[in-house]
Order: sequence, then C-alpha cells, then structure tokens
Amino acid sequence: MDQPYSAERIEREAQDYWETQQSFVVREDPGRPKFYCLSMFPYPSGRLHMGHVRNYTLGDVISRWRRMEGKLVLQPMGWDAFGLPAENAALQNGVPPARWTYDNIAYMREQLKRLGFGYDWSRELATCRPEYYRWEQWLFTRLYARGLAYKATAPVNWCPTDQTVLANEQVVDGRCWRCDTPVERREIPQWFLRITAYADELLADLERLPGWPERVLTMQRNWIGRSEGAEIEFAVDGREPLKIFTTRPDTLMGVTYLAVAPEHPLALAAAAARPEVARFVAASRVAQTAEAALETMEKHGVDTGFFARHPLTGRPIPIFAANFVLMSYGEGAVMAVPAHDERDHAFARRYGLPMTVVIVPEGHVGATEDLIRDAAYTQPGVLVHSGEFDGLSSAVARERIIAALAARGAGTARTHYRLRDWGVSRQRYWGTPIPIINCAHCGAVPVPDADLPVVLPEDVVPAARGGSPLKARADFLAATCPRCGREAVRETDTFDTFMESSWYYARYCSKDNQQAMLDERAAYWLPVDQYIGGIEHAILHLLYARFFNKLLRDEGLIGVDEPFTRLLTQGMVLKDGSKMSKSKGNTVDPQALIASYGADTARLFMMFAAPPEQSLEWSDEAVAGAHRFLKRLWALGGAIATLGRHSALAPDQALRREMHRLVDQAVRDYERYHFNTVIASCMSLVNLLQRLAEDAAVKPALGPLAWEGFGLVLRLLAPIVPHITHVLWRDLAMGEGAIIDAPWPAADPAALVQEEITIVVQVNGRRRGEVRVPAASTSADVEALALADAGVQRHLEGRSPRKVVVVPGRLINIVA
RNA sequence: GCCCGAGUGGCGGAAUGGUAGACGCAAAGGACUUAAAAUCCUUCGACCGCAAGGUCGUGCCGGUUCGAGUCCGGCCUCGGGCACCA
Repeated sequence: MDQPYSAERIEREAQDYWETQQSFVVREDPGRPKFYCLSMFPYPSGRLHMGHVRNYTLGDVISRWRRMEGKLVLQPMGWDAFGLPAENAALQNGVPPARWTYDNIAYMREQLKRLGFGYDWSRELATCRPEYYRWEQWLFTRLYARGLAYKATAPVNWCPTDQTVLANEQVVDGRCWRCDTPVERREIPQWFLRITAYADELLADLERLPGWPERVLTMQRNWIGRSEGAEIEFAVDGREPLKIFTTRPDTLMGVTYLAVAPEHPLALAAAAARPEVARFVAASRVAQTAEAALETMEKHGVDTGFFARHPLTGRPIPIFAANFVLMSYGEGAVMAVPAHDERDHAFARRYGLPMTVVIVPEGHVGATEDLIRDAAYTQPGVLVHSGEFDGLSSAVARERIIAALAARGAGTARTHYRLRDWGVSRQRYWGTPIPIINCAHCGAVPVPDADLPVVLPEDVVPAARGGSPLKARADFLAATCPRCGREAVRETDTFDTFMESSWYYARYCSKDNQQAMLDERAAYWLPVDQYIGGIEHAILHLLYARFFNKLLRDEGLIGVDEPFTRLLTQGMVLKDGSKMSKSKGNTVDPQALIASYGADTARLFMMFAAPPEQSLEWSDEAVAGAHRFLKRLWALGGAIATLGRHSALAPDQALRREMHRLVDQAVRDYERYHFNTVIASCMSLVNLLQRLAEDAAVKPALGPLAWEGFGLVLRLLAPIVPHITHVLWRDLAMGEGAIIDAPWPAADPAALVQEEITIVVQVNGRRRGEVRVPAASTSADVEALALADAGVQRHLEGRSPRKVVVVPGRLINIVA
C-alpha cells in the first residue's frame, strides 16, 4: 500500500483470489434466498465492444451488490454463437464459421475475465454446440407434434444474380449488397411457430411485469396489436370469394374497391388475360420484404377487371392488384375505404377511384366531400350515405353492420393481432439444423429423439452464391424416412438464431444435463430476477423469450409464467453523438482502455458517465478523471492506515452526520440503480475523508471516524470497482474475510438525526430567503418565522398573505 | 410510413411537482517545482450591479398548479425498433 496505485498488480491479486477461492461458482441451496442476475449473452464477433463492457459491468455491479446483501447469486455467461457474421467472415477469409467462432470465443472470454466479472464459468455455454442445440431440436419436434410448428409460404429477399436469399441487412437501397442487383420478393415454403396462439397471454401477462420499463411494455403491447374488427366475405363472380379483415366495419358502406396481392390467384388469373396486369405482376416482384420499405415505397396498382359484390348491397366493386398487399399476411386481400383511410385515399386519388364519405364528425354541416378534400377522415363519427345505418355512431354501427353481415353469412366479429406467426426457417448454413426429414411419400417427418442431435458439419466454408452449402453435402443430406424407411433427404434450412437466445437463460441452470433439456435446478433458479441488456431488444428477443418460456412451461419443463422478473434496458455507448460502429469509424476498443488504465477505471467510467438507461457519451478526459479518483482512493487508504483506530473521545457529530447522510444517499441510489449518483456520493465521501484525515493528524479523536468512513465507502464501491476495494480492505484488515463477503453497509439512523433544519422561503413561488428552525417545528412556527424575515417583508411590499403553502421540512411558499 | 424514447452550463450529468446545475470533465487563476508532469487550493449558466441584491434561463409554442426540468396538448430535432443484423 506504500506503493503507488498499480491497477495491473491489484487486479491480478484480486482475480487470483476469486479464482482460487472459486468465489462465483454456485450450487442450489433451498435454505437461502437466491438471486439470478443475467446479462444478455454476446454474439462472438471477435472482440468486446463498449456496449458489452457497459452491459456486463451493470450486471456485475448488481450481482456483487445483491451478494453483499446476503443473496445466493447466480451470474452465468455464454455465447450466442450462430449467426450471419460468421458466414460473412468466411466469405472474406475462407475460414470455416466454426473455427472463426471458437477463436473469437476464446479471445473474448479472456477479455471478460480481465474485466473481473464474477461469472460462474462452470456454466458457460455456446449455442453452436450440439449438446446445446439438440434440446432446441427436441423441443421443436414436440411443438410439431402439438401443432405449434407448421409449414407455410413466406416472402424472402431474393438476389437473382447470386441465386441466394438475402437478409434485410444485406439489401441496400433495394439492391443486393454484393452485386447491386435489384432484389426480388419470393414466396417460399418455411417453418413457423404459432406464437399467435399465445398472443392473448403474451399481452395479458405484460400487466404482471411491474419490474419492466413502461416503454418496453408499451412497445410490446403495440407490437402484439390486438384489435377488434370483422372478417368479411366478398363474393366474386365465378370465383372463390375474397376474405378480408377490417378494424373499421363501420365504414363498410364506403368501400369503393378491393385490393389483392400481386401473387394472389385472382391477380395471376387476370395477368393471363390482360397484358397490363401481367406487366404489373412482373414488376411487383422487384420489392423488399422489410415493413419499413413496404410502408414507404410508392403504392401502385392495376385493375384486374374482376368485380366483387358488396356483401350488403350487392353493388359491384372493382378489384385491383396492389403492390402493398402481401400474400402471406391474412388472406392476401384488403377492402379499401378511401374516404376514411390514408393509404386508400392516396391510392384512390392516384387512380381516380371514387370516394364515398360514410362517416362525419358529430354535428357536421355542409358538403360531406369537403371533409376529405385533402386527406381521409379517419376519426370515428356518425354514419351517412349508409342506408339503414345512417345516423348511428361508429361504435353502434360496428355492431349493427357485423350483425347484418352475420345474418347473411357474409361476415363475423373477429379479434385480430398485428403479431404474426414466427418464421423460423433460414436458408443459411451456420445455424441449428431443423430436425426434419423430407420424404417423398410421407412429407415432412420429425427426426426421432434417438437420432438427435442432427449435427451441423463444422468443416464447411460457405460461398456467396447459390444458397445453403448443406445442399451440396451428401453426408448431411442423406437420410432414411423414420416413418416408411425409404430414402429421403434432410431439411437444409436452419433455425433463426433468435431460437437459441430464447431459452439459454433456462439452460444455464441445467447446463451439464445430457439426459434432459432442463431439470429441478431450473425450478430453483427461475425466474431470472434481473435481466440486463440493450433497449434494441425491447421487442423481438424479449417477446420470443417470453413465448419460449410459456412453451417450456406447457411442456412441463418449468413452472413459471414469465422468464424475467425485472428488466434493465441499458442505453447505447456513443461517440461524438452517434452509435459507435465500424462503418462510422468512431469505435474505441475496450482493450486499449483496459491496457492503459485497468478494469476498475473502465468499470468506474461506465457507471459514472450516465445513468444505466440513458445513452452514454464516450470521453477520454472523463476516463482519465475516473482513473484519478481511484488514485486518490488508493492514497487515502495509505493516509488512513497511519491514523489511530481507537479513541476514548467522542467523534465530531456534524461530520459523522454528513458522512452517514452520504452513505444513506448511496444505499438508496443502489436501490434505484442510479449507480452514477452512487459514485457521486462516494466521491463526496472521499473528499470528506481526505479533509478528515488531514485534520486527524492534529485531532486524534477524528482517527476512528476516518476508519469508520473508509470502511463504509470501500463497501459502497466494492460492486463497482471490486479489485481496488478488495486489496484495500485486505491490506487495512477492515474485516474478517474478503470484501466480497462483507455485509452491506447502512447509514446509522442515530447519526442522521438533526436538531435544526433549513427551510427555504418563497414569496409567490420565487425563492426569497431561508430560515433555520428546530427540526420539530410546526407549520405555524415556520410561517411565523418566515413572515418575520426581513427579505420576505420587503418582497411582500405591505401586502398580506392570501395563502401559505408549507412543505414540511423543506419549503414554505407565501402567496400574496 | 408506423410504434417507442430523449433534448438541462463549454462537456457528461444531478434534481419523490418544492432552493435548477449535486458529482465529475474541461477551462482560467494560484501553490509546490530550476522547469514540466503529477498533486493541491480558488473561480466557473447568461445579463445588470462596487456590493447587497435583482432579472432571465432546462429544444419551441400553449395549458394545469401557490409552485413545472418534472404533469397535459401541439410542434421541432436526434436516437431505438419495424419481424432474415444481433
């Protein structure tokens, strides 16, 4: 401790201690309160980035803090190891995705260890290992048996030059990122999980997640998008009727056309007869699948020449083919009410289609056409031009119109979800093989349990063109139909990587079990008490994980309804105001930070620079500032060591009160997860203790107070900067064991008692002074003192108070 | 286009509807030093004033309230998500 602060030495000593003591390896103990703290596992991209450092520091701070509070803490770590970047890397350097991934994991594991995170490494898992994904395959076959997995067609981005499916990310401005060819939309058969069967429960259970940020709950609610409406059948002369869904059955009498997808049988039939429809259908193939692209593209259409019959009036309604209608959503057809829907309005204008106003605001006078001159009228209102429904409100009309449809067998009330079933097929190599054998006679047959896992060959280097390399692997492809025993071929599609990340939180509990997916240990640890990750996962990952939890529950594998009790969504790490990214060239490598300042400085900076949920602006100067604080803390330890530890004299009460006030503040801020203000309080404590240590040289009675304060601040800082506090605690012999096992501190309530307090005095809401009053003063006492104040009298300018508002213990406002 | 957030000193940020700017960074001045670095001390929202003190100030416009950074309505800008990046 006489030596200057050396992060490298200190951090090695602390980490050696945790390693030899196996400090973070945990076993279930039903007699103790458990705390499962989980950070979203990383994709092994090669090196940690600042977002990881922030995420994992937050998780580690919470874990260590709960442990000091007396909880049995599980904090595991693993690797979300399947995914597209490994294939992209393979294209660049010819290394198999497996090799690249395992090398990355090895490097990043060392980085995590160097940062001092308290993980139970005995539970480490990588999702690309057969012993992990075999259970995912097993679960899929169970879901298939229960009808929760099924096959249907869905659109993909297709590059006609490379003859391959592109991810949305690989489509740039509507073109292939490699060869610049305009991307086409293709409908191909794919596997789906029936998440919509759980839509109601996924929506309802959001109410049972008070530990989640409100904005995430709102986003999920909107994403699921439950809406009440009607399913309506429009008869088509000489063809199958069209089934459509609408949330606005009250506008039914205003329907002036229908629109079908370009791939719809009706559009294809029209294309055979009319060249302009054929041209339109062909042109519509050049399109993307992303919703953002779909919503912002030019809306085009063409008259198919077919007519539908209005279900109530029998009036003929023209049917258009339109590029914004997708075949795979619903029935591939929509009804259009241009007077009351923005998109229909714009489309009708473009093609000179009629608009009929059927809803007007209550009390509307004048021509109804004026209502929709510039835009559709989308609010509810009163019905007009709707025959027998005229004069009804939108709400009543919905019921009546649905009843009228039902009476004719042409429609029914229906609940609809924006949420769509989850397409889990990927036409890629580096993923979990879908455990299906395609037999010419029996169709898609699930692989029997005894034949699982279906192992992905790891010696493959994928190519840019031509789709999955598994199609060229005879050893992988060849299979025998489990049902009829004839020759068959294995499914070559792999799972969406969101599948693996949807249940890893449970597998950590039973990681070594080769006989079952999960066991009783999962029952002990689940649910996760605290989950921590980026806000960018607010919808997809978190919704899929919630869905999987319910699937696992319904398979009898776990007992809880929701996987994550509390959720912390951390903000991004920015530099110069924007997200760090290779393309922007504004990245800062955490490795350099660790090398020059050490893990504690990195952790301290990350926790101090912003509250967890906000974005964090990178600053080299602020990092240096964090390091400076650690040097001061170290030097303070040296100064404290020279002071007397015991004294018969009473400590300075005012100083002790200030000390415990700061401790109290820090403890409260831990509860709120405001680690930046925890650190602010600790800095104030260190400032106070520095002055105190100087004064103690001449006033020995201050020695014990300095020791007390230092013991408190070390423990408050221990979760954030565990290395330096470990060594200082040990070298100053602050307690029996290591600081990681020391009890969590609390402010001494006796020290916090004040005899006199300061009350702020306002006149008409503006601060005009303050008065010192005994802590036990009544409102009347405070008012009398405030009114006697010279400054108050001056600002009253002779007026008498009309009203006096007293906030006990804080403030008095005199209104004159 | 749709859904969800965020905007406070030169900078990061603090503030259960109750003293706006805690804590830190940067900057300026000073101490120590032959000098520099390191360290320590002081000042630090804008404007008026010698001072006491006062006025203005939390993206913009409006509202609720004794009192609004905080609540409500409308805008602007930036960020996240939009189902095949993870």
